[in-house]
Amino acid sequence: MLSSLASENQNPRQNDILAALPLEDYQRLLPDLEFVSMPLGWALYEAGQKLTHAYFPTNSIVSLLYVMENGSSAEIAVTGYDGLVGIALFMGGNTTPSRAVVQSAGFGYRLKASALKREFQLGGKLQQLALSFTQALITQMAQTAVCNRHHTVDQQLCRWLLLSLDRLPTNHLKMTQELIANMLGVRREGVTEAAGKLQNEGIISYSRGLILVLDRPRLEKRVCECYAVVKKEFDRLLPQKHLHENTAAPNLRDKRLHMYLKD
Amino acid sequence: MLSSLASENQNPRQNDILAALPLEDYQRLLPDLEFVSMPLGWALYEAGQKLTHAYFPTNSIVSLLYVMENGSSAEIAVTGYDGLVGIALFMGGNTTPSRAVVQSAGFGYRLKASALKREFQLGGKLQQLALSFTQALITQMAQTAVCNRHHTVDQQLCRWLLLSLDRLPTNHLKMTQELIANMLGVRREGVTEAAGKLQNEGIISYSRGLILVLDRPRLEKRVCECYAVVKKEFDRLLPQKHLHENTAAPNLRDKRLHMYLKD
DNA sequence: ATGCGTCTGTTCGCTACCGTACACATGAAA
DNA sequence: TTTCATGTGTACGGTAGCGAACAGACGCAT
Repeated sequence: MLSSLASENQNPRQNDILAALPLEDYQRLLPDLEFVSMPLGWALYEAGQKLTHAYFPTNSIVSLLYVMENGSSAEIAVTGYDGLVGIALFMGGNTTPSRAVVQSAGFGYRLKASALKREFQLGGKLQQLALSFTQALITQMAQTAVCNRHHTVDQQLCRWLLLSLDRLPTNHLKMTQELIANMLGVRREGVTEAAGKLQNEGIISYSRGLILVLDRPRLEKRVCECYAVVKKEFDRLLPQKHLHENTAAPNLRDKRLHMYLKD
Repeated sequence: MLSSLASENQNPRQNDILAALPLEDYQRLLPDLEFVSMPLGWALYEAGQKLTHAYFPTNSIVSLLYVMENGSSAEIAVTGYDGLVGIALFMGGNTTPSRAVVQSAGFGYRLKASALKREFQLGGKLQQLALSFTQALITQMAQTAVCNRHHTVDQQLCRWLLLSLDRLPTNHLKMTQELIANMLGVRREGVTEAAGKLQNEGIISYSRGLILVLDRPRLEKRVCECYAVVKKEFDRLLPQKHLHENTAAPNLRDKRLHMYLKD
């Protein structure tokens, strides 16, 4: 069972960054790419800890989050098949003050720090992709800061659900309200209340750590502008992800066509 | 008067990035560096607008801020002599969804987009500096997001004052409460109240757009952890700024020696 | 099936911040 | 000197979210 799961997921080009590489560059990296299982809750790296690998998720989702001295936390960005985890490696710092935690279990590939740096230094397509992705990530962080300041928990929950959904092949999330609360940096009760409203309106269905999104368009109507800003910027900066459609999971591609803007 | 002001400020190496360049790289850029006055409120670029130049502030401060659909805004990062404005140029996007506004008037140098990109592509010191600076900026944004979520206006005001102070040669800021409120994304009255407390305790002195910081150590005792995290990360990622101390304004250098951590 | 841990729902007072409104102070311009 | 724009102080009800406490609901394990 696990082996079939693993084998059907064993294609590095399910990750957009890897998928957008020219064949030559891709094949140069291939020997260094290591398939890894990414279980829920696994910390790819801790705050201040030196990074050993960069991770390229395929069907998993990774949250970048800050944990404060008093224990409260907040997610600052989220990455999935559309990006990579470990930008500090090529940005020059080797560490960051944030943690990276698997938010949705799945698989991915990882690359040793040295291999990533080597390829980045060549100044080719990987460099360009990595930098573009980083800029998109910056937009996401900035928008998170603004969203934290000005928007309600209700709106932020919608944003969070949509951002997660965009990185999954299905319409269900395995995620307790407690965990969502940690991500959003709010109380668990606040999430319960916000999720309750969505449930009452038939937009989602919630049950013990499993969220089913029943009506995505209505979710998109409720979300604040932050979602669209981030989404647009990712699409603008990383259009390359469409280049190798044949090699990537089709169910992930479909999702891109979905209308996501208000009115 | 203006001419004397201008001439005493006309040294590109007052900017840390430019100061840290090897002589050869620096001289290659020099012909393309244009001295510019940066008056209060000037928008270096608007959201979504294509960047024409990168700016290297010397004694001015620039805020990166988001303006939302409903007009409310929030600062996501601040840059001065320690960095540059226009990272989207070398990150590959050419535009960002944020605005860059001069928060404290002064001077700086600017470089045409093409010249910056050319130098960046060489993969030399400028590339390394630009990327390190960008990572420090990312830390600042992330910390802003967290601070917006978890900390009080009082604490955020302290953080904001210290971050600004670090980028100025003096202990006074020319800045109305209204403007600070826009940066922090809170009401003007909230700033009045927070500033009033600081004033009552003799930490600052406030008068019609002019803030005098009388007791910086006490300010540092009141600030949340966010300030130290950002400061440490800038110092860690950009130690190069000390390399050319001889060529930079000494009053700016002194400030670095100031203790800035709690207890 | 019974018990127990995990997850979700609900309540209650509390506080920081909001929106609004207005009064006062300051300094520059007429 | 008076006027006026700009900046600052204060007050008041309203509310979103907090902290704490607890009740029920589900599903797994014994």
